[in-house]
Amino acid sequence: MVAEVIVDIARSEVDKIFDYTCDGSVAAGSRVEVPFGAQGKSSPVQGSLFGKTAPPKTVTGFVMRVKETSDYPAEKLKPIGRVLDRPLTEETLELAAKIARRYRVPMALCLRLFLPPELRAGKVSEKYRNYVRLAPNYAQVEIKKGARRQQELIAYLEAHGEESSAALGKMFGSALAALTGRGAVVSERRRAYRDPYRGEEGRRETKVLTAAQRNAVDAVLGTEKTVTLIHGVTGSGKTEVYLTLIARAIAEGKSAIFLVPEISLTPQMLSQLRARFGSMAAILHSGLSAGERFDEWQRLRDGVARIAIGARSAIFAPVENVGVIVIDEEHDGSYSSETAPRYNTFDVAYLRARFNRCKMVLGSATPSVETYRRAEEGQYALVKLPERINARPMPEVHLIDMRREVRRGNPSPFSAALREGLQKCLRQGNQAIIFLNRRGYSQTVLCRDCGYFAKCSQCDVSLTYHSEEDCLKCHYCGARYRVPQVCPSCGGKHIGYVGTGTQRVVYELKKLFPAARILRMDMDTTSGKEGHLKILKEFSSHKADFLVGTQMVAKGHDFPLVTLVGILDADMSLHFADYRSGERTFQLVTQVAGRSGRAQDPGEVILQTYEPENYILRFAAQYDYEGFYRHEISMREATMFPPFARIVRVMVTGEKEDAALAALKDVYEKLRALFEEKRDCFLFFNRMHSPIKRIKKQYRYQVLMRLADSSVLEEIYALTAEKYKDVLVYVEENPSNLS
DNA sequence: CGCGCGCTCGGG
DNA sequence: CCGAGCGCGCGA
Repeated sequence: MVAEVIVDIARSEVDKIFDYTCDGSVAAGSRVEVPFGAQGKSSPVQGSLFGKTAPPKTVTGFVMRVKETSDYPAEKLKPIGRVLDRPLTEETLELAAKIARRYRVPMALCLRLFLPPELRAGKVSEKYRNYVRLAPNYAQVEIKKGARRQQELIAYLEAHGEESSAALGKMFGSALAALTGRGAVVSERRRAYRDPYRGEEGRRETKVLTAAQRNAVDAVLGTEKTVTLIHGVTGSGKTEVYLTLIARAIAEGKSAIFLVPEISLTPQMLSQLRARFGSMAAILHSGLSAGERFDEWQRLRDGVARIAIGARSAIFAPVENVGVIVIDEEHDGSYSSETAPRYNTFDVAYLRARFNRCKMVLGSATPSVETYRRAEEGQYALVKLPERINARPMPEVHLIDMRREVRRGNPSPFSAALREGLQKCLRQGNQAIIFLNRRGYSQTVLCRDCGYFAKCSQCDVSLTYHSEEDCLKCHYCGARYRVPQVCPSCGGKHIGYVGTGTQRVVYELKKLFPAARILRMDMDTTSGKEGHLKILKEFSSHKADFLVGTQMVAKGHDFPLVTLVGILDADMSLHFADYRSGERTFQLVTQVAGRSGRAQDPGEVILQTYEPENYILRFAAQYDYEGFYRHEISMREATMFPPFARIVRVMVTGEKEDAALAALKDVYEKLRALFEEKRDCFLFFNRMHSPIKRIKKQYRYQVLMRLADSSVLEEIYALTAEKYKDVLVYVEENPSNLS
């Protein structure tokens, strides 16, 4: 037999099938060791003292297919080495091939998506344990009257069924050995899974669905369309709809994939899932240890667990016979990958749904404009959940005109209305969230004499002042700088701080409310993988009155005591040079606003802006998604932006500026020829510096295009496939940020 | 990706 | 003439 092997080297030069001979026991999807590349040369004098042959060089590879014969000359074929395991299924092999073709990346890179990193690193091993249970004839075995311990052990096993020998040894000492010797108990060596949520299973409650939820479930199951979009306002009970669909798939003997943004994988959510599905659910997230993560993956691969829950990468979970795929918070930016392969989670999910002939559900309170349009046009089924579960009203949003505050002589970041609201909140023993999408103390420092402002030497972006460390930080590469006492440019001494960040907000709040307990949550206070959970826990147990934070505070955490949400500087994200900034602002404001209010008190939201007439903010204040969508989609159409066009950016980056420039020139010439030839396909074509000229020492150039007709995409990929020395060239489609 | 090969260049 | 350095192409 012959195995078609892809070697685990992510380089286009070796991105092809290599044939090896093998026996019939090797199956597609296996991970194998194969001899590869220049082999160690044997010493010229065979059999001499120095005649040891160097060990043949081997690499890991993946068996794509097993066939009878090879087209490659038989005498050149080498035999496959050790078979390691079989982590891949027929479906994942096919999927990886599609991703490789679609995004023009080496197959090895795509196959790796389906493997837990621990498997490749070879750092974790499968754990085995001895499990002891009663022998079938244990009642007949004689036990001495005085052997209390042995009797207790038998009673324990009668109650618990089985237990690991290690645990029994601890509890009953030598009694275990005695009983084993008499044949009263038998033990078996089995795969043991490190279980991060041991002891949390149990009560598999099923909630009664409301009529609207029932209707949503029926709509998903009833439509002939693969994809259903559930557009449900915050608190409309979307999660229960997902869980019902997942439970149904499991009951049918199938499996399920449930994707959520990384930040939503809170302990509460996880234990809720564990309570509902027990050990049937495997949770793949960054908070697990390597061993735990590997075992959760293994449980899915073994079919012991059939529900894969996790962030973006969980779409690659090794489950077979998928019954439903759910993507919660569909609009969330974390669903698209920033590194190669730059896959789109939705596209991969759709391929899996088609392969498994199963339903796919997208849910959001603020669907992305592109998704909503597809639903509207009938590509997806659309279900609306416009009511909150207990008909609780949404908090009222007050738009505050900050220009008037300035005219009234209020220089602080807080409007009078917000100050009053916070005061009231404190008085009544409630909590408030203050949202500001900028961390640090001040946006930057500048020289008031000459206008110089501090920039990162590696990234070409302005630096942010951090008061705690009293230093300047680059938010792109993390570099730190000392604050200049005199202007490095003109020698002037008037260094000023402009633009407010979260640190400054906390400082100003403390001045205003000395008695208030304040927590801050942003990238700087949430170091460590569980950092933000700690802060959320502190806040929800009322150890603080105010929570100041960046967009991290916006995601679905429920704080029952929060009755006020303040949004400072709502326009900030509005003015990014990005066609999606309006959409993002709407989503962010809606989400943050949803944090306010509890059962009795609907709460309120204070939205500060310098542009209160802005339509995005007006629609957000009214919770009018439809209105926002109508306006936005007509704007996109008029200006020809996605979904009416496709933005394609070819990035050319490298540490050596001249090499990058030369590569850019070459890429540009080729693309320009295409542009000249097919002008009708292009709405825009230009080359330039990226908005941020340099990040982490890498110079960044780009060719930016907007396509009316994306049939030229293939050619764009083909024209940019060439390799350049010291330069990286890659294509991005509708990139989520254009920095 | 890592290796071996052959070509080139500079030193002796 | 020799050794180090580098670019190229190969791997089944």
